[in-house]
Formats: sequence, structure tokens, C-alpha cells
Amino acid sequence: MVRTKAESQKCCTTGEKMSLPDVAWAEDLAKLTWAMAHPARVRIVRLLLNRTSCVCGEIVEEMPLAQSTVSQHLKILKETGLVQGEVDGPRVCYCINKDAMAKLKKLISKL
Amino acid sequence: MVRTKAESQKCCTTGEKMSLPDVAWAEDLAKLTWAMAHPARVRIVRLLLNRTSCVCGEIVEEMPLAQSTVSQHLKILKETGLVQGEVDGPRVCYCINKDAMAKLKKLISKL
DNA sequence: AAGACATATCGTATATCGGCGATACACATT
DNA sequence: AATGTGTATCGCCGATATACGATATGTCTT
Repeated sequence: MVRTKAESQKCCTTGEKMSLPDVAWAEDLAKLTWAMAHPARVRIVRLLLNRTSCVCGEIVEEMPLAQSTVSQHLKILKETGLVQGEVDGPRVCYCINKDAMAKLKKLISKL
Repeated sequence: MVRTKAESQKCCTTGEKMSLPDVAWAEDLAKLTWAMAHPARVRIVRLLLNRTSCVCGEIVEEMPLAQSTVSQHLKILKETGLVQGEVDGPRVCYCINKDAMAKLKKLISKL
């Protein structure tokens, strides 16, 4: 337990009636944050933001993980919509879905 | 697989050399996002932001979860620093750690 | 000291994650 | 058709998350 007083922030001041935050919204945000809740996925997103795009193989090279593992993480990022994959001949080119990223940033910033 | 072309966003344009994003930073962000990666925890945070503070029991009442489960989620939020608990007599009063929240928002916004 | 109350922790069951190698699949080239 | 290359999926495993009831801990009151 935290037994020390909160130093710079007051606690236990009031208790207004609160409106139940809608569950759907919470699940929405949780889904997005969950996608970013793994260092590998954070790095992948970061990678894709630094470059304009990235072929899957390049991502694998940058990560200390097996190709199949990276592919799994990419799948998760795709499912949450944060990343898009475009088939480019024999390879797949990934890029950030800016709309989804914007949504994540908005939801977090409006917390 | 995603087989459709990304409509409004160009993909596979260039491939600049990228600097490996530091792992520590990724782990930092992943830890914070992981704390928010569950609807129940998102709702708890939301709850604490709406009110200035909240006694544990009130949180339990608002959630469709057992008291022990809520306590577990609170523990996770405390461990990541997003929330602070202050013992107030027989009860515990929780509030948001604004510094940690600011850090989360900053890390996300600077993505 | 004893009881009532609030919260944390323990123990357990189940589900999901995260990792890998092996394999399947898709596309391009020969 | 056959081969090669790049990527996705499968099957498996250990580790961890999630949920709960039961119990322990701690704090007020009587």
C-alpha cells in the first residue's frame, strides 16, 4: 500500500457525482493502448513513423526477434488499425495509418 | 492480408535510413500504455479524472467486477505510477498522479 | 478485547500473450 | 512447371493476465 501522503497533489478533496464513463469508449481506447502495450510494437510503430514506409523484411532486420514473431506483432497492429499493409509484389509494405494514430492521440490527450 | 491499396495515404514511397529507436524509451511507453490496455483500468482512470478523488469502495461500486479484481487493477495502476493511493482512516483514497498522466500524454503525443 | 468495516493479498482456474521453428502460401523469375 | 524469395499461419510451449472467493490485514468504534 501507498502509505505516504501525496506530496504535490492533494487527494481526497471532494467526491462529486460522477457519470459512468461509457463502456464502449473505454474499450475503444483500451484496444488502441493494448496494441501499443508491448515494446516490440512500440518500436515497430516508431520505425514506421521515422520512415515513410517499410517493407516487412526491413522491420525484421531491425528487431531482435524471429520473423514469425514480428509478423504476429504486425498482425496485431493491423487488426487494431494502427498500421496498414500493402502487398507490393512478393513483399509487403507497411505504413502507419495516420487516422488511427490520430484517434489514439486524441483519445489519450482528451483523457 | 491487406490487399487493397491505401486510399488516402501513400505507402512504399521511400526508405530512409532509420536510427534504431532506443529500447528503453519503447519499454517506458509500453509500460504506460500497458497499464491502460484494459477497459476496466481505462474506466478507473476516467473515473478518477472526473472526480477529484475517489475512495476505493466507490470505484468498486461503479464497476461490474469483484472488489478483489478492482483492487488488482488499482495495484497495476499504482505500480505504473498513474494512480496514487492515500490511506484515509479505514479506507483508501485514490487519485490520479498528474505527473505520470502528463508523461503518458507527452510520450503519445510525441510519437 | 471484540466486532464491524474497508481494503489488500492469497490461491486457484482459465484464458491469452509472446516466442519460436516448421510449414504453408503468394508472387516473380527462370 | 519448378525454384526461390518474402510473408503469413500453425502448433507448441512457458509465462503472464484476468477473474473470483476466501482469507488476511488494518482501522475505527464500542
